[in-house]
Amino acid sequence: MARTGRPRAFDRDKALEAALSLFWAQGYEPTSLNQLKACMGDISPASFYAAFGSKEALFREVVQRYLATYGQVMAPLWDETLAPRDAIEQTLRRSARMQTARSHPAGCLIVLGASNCAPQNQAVQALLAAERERSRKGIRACVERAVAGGELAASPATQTLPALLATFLHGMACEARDGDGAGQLDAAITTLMQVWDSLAPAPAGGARAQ
Amino acid sequence: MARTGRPRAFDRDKALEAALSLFWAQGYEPTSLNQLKACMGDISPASFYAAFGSKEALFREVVQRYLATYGQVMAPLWDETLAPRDAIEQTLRRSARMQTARSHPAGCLIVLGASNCAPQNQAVQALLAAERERSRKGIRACVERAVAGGELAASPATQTLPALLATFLHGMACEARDGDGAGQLDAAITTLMQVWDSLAPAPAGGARAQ
DNA sequence: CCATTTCCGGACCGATTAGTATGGAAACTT
DNA sequence: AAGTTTCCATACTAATCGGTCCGGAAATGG
Repeated sequence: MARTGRPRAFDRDKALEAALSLFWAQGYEPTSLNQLKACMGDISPASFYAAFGSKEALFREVVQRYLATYGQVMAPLWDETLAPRDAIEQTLRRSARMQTARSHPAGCLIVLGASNCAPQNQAVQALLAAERERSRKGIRACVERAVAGGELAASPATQTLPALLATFLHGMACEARDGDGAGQLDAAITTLMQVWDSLAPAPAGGARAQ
Repeated sequence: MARTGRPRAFDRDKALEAALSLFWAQGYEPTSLNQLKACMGDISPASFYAAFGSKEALFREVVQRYLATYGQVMAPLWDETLAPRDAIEQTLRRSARMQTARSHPAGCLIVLGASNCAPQNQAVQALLAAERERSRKGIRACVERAVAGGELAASPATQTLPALLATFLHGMACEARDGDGAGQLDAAITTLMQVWDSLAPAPAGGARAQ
């Protein structure tokens, strides 16, 4: 059942990767089909629509690819073999390093990719918002797992931890895009994790950071 | 020297406020002149350009207005009569409350207003980036003032504090837009401020939060 | 009342938007 | 080599983009 007929002249995978870079750098709306076609190897409109369907369909595919590759820095959140604290810390550190790497646009596609949207593209905005919500859920699950495992006290302060961590995580996208380096964010993460340690359930000597 | 001739039929100030709301909700690029003219009172293109010059000029004026009103939640950062810690805390809390108020679009115009920009509108993006940088400088100044005043130890961890606070501050825009309430952010701020307290220069009994 | 000044409704500009239709050429299978 | 299938260059659509221009109307100052 091998496909017959003339094969397409461009590498669909490379084209998708190029589109990912462009969407990542500019966001969904300001990226025009002309720019996309140009960066994908000067492909024609006909080729574009045959291969990807529409601008929105391409973007959805790009997001999937992003999640499957760069977005995997968040994987520790759902890795229950990790201690909750390690899962959170790894997620933050890997996100910081990934978002500030110079081999691709800075910041996070999920946070920045469709933050300016006309009403007609609300569906695209919702797609990314849902993904951000998934991250928040992951963080919350880690915290709850830590409470259940006795690693965090079930205090009111502990309940605020997910929002604090999620706000910081999403804020990194802004800082990375504005030019913050990995080192700076990494150091901030170290300091932030003190909060986690301070919420441990008073074991014996009292966990005092720094 | 009173101005003569037919006076304009719309309220320039109200129109500016309407434009502010629209730009705030959608961002710079996706907001079209047609939408603007409509929300500003169905004014004509001629009236628009006579009164505001161009879309970009209007946006710059909108940003100035935002900074002079809503943006004043950040004023404590530059108020040297406040204790540094109070300045930071007030800025965070007032930002959280402002960005989640239901009387206007959620989030922060400075963070979200031009995050998706085509290359030709880089100037607009730079305008907001400069303003964000100003906030970071304000935070840094507060921390340095606290160190100079002996309220914070001059430790390496203290040096990471500005980045941590700025990342959280900017992250609130994302969380507010995604529907987080003022209460949730406010609680997170309380927990975050523990970090500040933990960096005090070991006075006597040791400041232990919670 | 008149002259001046300004405003504004509407037509219009070229450029760009996302997306289509067509028809010939290329590469595959048999 | 024949026949089939798919790809792609080009021309094109309708709509919208930010912005301009003109000419009549309205309100003012003298």
